[in-house]
Amino acid sequence: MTFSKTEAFTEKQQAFARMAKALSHPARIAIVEHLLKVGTCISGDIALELPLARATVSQHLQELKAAGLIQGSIDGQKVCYCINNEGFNELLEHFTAFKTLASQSQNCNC
Amino acid sequence: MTFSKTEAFTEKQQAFARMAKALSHPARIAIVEHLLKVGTCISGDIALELPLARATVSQHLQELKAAGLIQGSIDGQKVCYCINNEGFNELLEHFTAFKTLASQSQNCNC
DNA sequence: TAATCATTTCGTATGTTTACGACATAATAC
DNA sequence: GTATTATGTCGTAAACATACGAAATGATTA
Repeated sequence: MTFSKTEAFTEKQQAFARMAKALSHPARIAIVEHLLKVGTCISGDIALELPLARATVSQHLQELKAAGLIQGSIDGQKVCYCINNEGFNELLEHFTAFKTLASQSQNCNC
Repeated sequence: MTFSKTEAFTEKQQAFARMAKALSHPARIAIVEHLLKVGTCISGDIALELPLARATVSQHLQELKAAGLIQGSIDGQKVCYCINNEGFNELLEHFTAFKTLASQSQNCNC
């Protein structure tokens, strides 16, 4: 988070920001979309889908995993990734809260 | 986006990533929440709400504005900020798309 | 006109992200 | 056992993010 005063904000705001950060790169958006579409788990085939080196894709996968959005389990010498429903739903909840606030908010009077 | 191969992804993925990036810091989440709650526009009072220097808050406001999530209009010597509905709705649409994909996706078989 | 106030921009120190090739590790295959 | 394959980790260069005080800008007030 780069020298940020994270501790000064609520735990909820921090959690939301962490998940948003995980989605702040198009490659990671692409990975999540791919996993959502394919449904069944996929390993390093993800790297073939993306115009990035394997090492870079691995890095992105670790970030998504650290944020709790995906999970990986070992299957022989391959690793099988899929959406982590718990974390993914938490993300959607943050947005639902945003949506609710938005629906209640008055119009801008600038 | 830090030396990233953004151009290799779809425009939609890039747009989503840009907005997620704008929300990737708790201070910016706090600002958006505040604007959603207060509804009526607020200027540098935002700085009073946050444990950050005015210059830093201004920086965060510029980022949210650049991402199209908020807008500011000059009111005398103050600046009145509020949610940019067009951009904000675009953000919500990205998430609705995610939600739709998630509801159609098969279970993980890892 | 000068003083004051609200806000932004500038300069900058420090830490983080992104990307890649090269190496390490661990499982299967021969 | 040795080779092959799939992933992950390490080291690192270049770019970006965060924070702040100080200076700049622009509007109101005295």
